[in-house]
Amino acid sequence: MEENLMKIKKEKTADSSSSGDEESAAAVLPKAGDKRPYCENADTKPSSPGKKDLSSSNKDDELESAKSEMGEVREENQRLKMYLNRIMKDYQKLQMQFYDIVGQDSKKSLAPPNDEHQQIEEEEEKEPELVSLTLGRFSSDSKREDKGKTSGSSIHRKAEEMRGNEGLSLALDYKFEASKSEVDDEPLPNPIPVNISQEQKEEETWPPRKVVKTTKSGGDDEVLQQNPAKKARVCVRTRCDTPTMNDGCQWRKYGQKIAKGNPCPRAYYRCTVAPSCPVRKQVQRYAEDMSILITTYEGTHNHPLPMSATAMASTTCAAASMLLSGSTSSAGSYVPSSTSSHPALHGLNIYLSDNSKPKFYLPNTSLPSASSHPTITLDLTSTPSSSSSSFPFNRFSSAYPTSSRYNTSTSLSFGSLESNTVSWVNGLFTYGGSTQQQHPYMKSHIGALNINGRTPPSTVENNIYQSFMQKNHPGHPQPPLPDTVAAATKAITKDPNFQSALAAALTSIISAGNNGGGGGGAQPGSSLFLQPNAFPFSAPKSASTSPSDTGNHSN
DNA sequence: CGACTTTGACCAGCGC
DNA sequence: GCGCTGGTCAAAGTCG
Repeated sequence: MEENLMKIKKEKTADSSSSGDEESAAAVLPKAGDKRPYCENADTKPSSPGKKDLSSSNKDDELESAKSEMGEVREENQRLKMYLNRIMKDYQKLQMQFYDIVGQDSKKSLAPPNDEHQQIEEEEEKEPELVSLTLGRFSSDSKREDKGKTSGSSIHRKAEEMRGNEGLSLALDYKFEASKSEVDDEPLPNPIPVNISQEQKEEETWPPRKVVKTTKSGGDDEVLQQNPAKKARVCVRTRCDTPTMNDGCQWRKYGQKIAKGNPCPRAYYRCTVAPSCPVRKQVQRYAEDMSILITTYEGTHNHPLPMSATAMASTTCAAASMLLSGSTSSAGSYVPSSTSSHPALHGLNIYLSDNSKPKFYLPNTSLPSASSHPTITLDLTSTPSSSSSSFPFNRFSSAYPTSSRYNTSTSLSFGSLESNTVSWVNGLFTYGGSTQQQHPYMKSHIGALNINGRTPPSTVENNIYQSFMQKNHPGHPQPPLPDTVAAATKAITKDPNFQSALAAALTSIISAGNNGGGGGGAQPGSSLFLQPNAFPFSAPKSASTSPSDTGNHSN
C-alpha cells in the first residue's frame, strides 16, 4: 500500500519535473543595437574564396572598398564613443540635479497631505512625460558600454543596450502616450544598474537562497507554467504582531520547520479556497527583529478569490509574472513583457532577463544556500530613521536565482508601515487611517492608470531611481550625499504617484495574467476598488492564523 | 464531525 | 556517497 503510494508520488514528481524544461530552449532573440556584426562584416568582406580568376584590379578595388569601409566603421565607432561619453556626462549632470530637486522636495514633504496632493497634481500637469519605473539589475560589465555604442541619441538606447545584453531589469516604463510603437518607443530609461552587495542587504534573511522545487502541482499554475522549474516567489515583509498577516485568503498549515539560522520556525501554508489551488505561502519571523513577519507566496490561484484576497493575489501574481516573464526570456535577449507577456500593459514595459552573470547576491545570513526561485520582495517594514515617511512601501526587491549561489536582487523602497493601517486597493497600497478617504488623489487616478497603462509623472522614475541609489550605494566608497538621499527617500516615499504607478503596473500585469482564472479579479482597463480592509496586516483571520512562532517542529 | 494544526517521517537537491 | 537542509506528507490531536 505504502509502496504503491510512493510509486505514485515518484511518478508524479517525475512527470512534473520532466514537463518543465521544454520551454527552456527558447529561441535566442537578436540583441538590439549590437553593432559588432557591422564590424565583422567589414572584417570578413575581403575574404572571397574561390575567385582565383579575379583580375588584380578587381582585387584592388575590393581591398580598397573594404579598407574604406573599415575606415568608416572606425570613424563611426569614434563618434559613438564620443556620443556615449557625452551621454554619460549628461546623465551625471541630471543625476546631480535630481538630488538637488529631491532634497528640496523633502523639505516640502512636511506639508499636510492635501497640499501634497495638490502639489503632485500640479507636478503631474507640469510633467506629462514618460516615466520609467525600472526595477532591475544590469551588468556592470564595462565592455557593454562599448557594445552599447549606437547611433542613438538618447540614454534610452543605452538602456536598451543594457537590457538587451546581459542585465536583469524589471522595468515598468511609463509612456505618456502609450500608442507609440513598442520598438521605437522612448520610455525614459533610467536603467539604474543595481549591484546589491552583501552589506547592502544585511537584513535580508528571507527568501531563502536555497529553495528546492516544492509543489508537485506545478502544472496547475497557469501563469507560471512556462517554466515550472523556476516558480517565482513573492516575499512580503511586514511588521506584524500576529502570527500571520491576513491577506484575505484562506490558508491551511501543512508543515512547520526550523530553518537554519533562524530560531523562529517557518510555517508552510497552502491555499484552501480551492482544493487544487497550487498557491503556497511560507511564514517566518525575521530572526533579528521578531516584529517583522516574512511571508513568501508561491504560485497563482486557479480559482476566484474573495475580494479581500484579490489584492495580495494580484500582487503576488503580478510580481511573479514580472519575474517569470523575464525568466522565460532566452539568454542574450530581453523580453518587453508589456507587449509580449502582458499585452494589457500597453505603456508599461517590464523588462526582465536573467541571462546576466550574477553580480551580487542576497547576503542571507541565516539562509546560506542559494534559491532556485526568482523572488520579488515587498518590504513593508519601516526603518526608524524614515519614520516620517507616510508611504507604506519600503522596499520592493527581486531576487533572481542564478546558476551559482549568488542571487541578484533589485529593490524599491517604500516608507514606513509601523502601526498604521495599510490597505490594498486593487493592487494599490493605501496607507494611513481610514482608507476609504485616504487617498482621493489615488482613487481619482487609478482608473486612468489602469485603462491607459499610464502612470503619473516622472516622480515614479525618481522613486525607483532613489531606491536604487539607496540600495546600491550604501557600501560605496563615496555614497551619493547620504543626507540628500535620506531626504529624498522621505520625499519620494510620500509620493502617492509611485503607489499609483506600481499599482497600475501590477494591476495591468495581473489583469493580463489572470484572465484565465487567476486570483486577481482586476479587469484590464477597469478600476476596481477593494474594500479598505483588504490588506490589513494586523488581524489575521482564523484560517490563516497559526502559532507559528511557538512551534518547534524540526527535523 | 469537519476543518484545521501539530509533528515526526520522508524525500529531493545540493555541497563536500 | 553522505550529510545537511528545505519542503512536503500524513497520522494524530485539537477545536468549534
